[in-house]
Amino acid sequence: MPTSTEMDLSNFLPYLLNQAADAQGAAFSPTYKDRYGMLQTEWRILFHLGQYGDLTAKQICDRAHIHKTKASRGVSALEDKRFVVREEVTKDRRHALLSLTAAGRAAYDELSMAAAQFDRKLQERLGGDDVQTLKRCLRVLMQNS
Amino acid sequence: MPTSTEMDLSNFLPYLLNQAADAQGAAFSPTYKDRYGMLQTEWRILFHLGQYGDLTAKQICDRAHIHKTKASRGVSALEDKRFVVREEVTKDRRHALLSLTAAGRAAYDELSMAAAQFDRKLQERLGGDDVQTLKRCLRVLMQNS
DNA sequence: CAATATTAGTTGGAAATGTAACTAACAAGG
DNA sequence: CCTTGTTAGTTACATTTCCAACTAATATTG
Repeated sequence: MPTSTEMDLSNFLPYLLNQAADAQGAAFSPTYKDRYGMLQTEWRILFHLGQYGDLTAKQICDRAHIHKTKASRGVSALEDKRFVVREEVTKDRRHALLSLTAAGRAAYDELSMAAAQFDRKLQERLGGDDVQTLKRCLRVLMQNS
Repeated sequence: MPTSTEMDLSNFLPYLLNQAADAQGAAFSPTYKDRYGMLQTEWRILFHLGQYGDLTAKQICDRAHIHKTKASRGVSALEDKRFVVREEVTKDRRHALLSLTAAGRAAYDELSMAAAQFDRKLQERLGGDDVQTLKRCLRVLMQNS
């Protein structure tokens, strides 16, 4: 029985966030895992490329807060799956633009449809007003301290 | 440029949840990591024991949705740190009640204070009304599908 | 234009996690 | 009781992640 000055775990925001993120992540991950054998990082890279067009690995890292080693391995995995190719940019040979192959585009299309559907169901469950508030809060929280 | 039927990644709830949870987790984790060298699972077990009294590993797993292997390792680590002891329950020798040592209790007290302070700051940042809505939504989402 | 610094990305080894198989204790049905 | 099933927890191995050091290319500065 926690006293009033103590923390209540079931009210601790980082804990709630983590539990909710885990639960929803687990609910959605079969979508990309079962069909394409992708890990979360690969799915995220694919999604960024599908949505924002060709990007360098660095740009994806910055946008998605993925560490460069994780991104490097994710890109390699997507190359192995023939979903992504690197184009040398003559201007600066350090970084290469990544772009989707036809197969990668097809996977993106399918997965983004599934994601949209998943999201719609969540919105129904929570109700429109709450979803707006929720997303606004999450955007604040992901900006971090 | 996503069309209206496509998903917008920056609006995809599992993505937002994950980013927010990561950011806040990263902001809080130094609290238990730097002082006590604990991992998240250890901190969570400690917190459960501190808050709800003696529990078996199974009870903690069920409450916190921690897998039993992760919990097993977390408990061992807490025993190594002399924060937790196992008491044999004569009735059923399969499970053992876990309880905090004096040192474990002290660590819990300090960390729960820090957590409460961390949470208060977040609540200030978000505003009381939004926090209520946010927590309500998160509780729904962690119940999963 | 040589020396140094910075940047993009990769690689190797350690730590952590997940999955499956395992042990030990108890429960239940015949 | 004695087989079979279930439960709590551990261990082993494969996969994934994290950290630190590294390479290669470009930028900067004296």
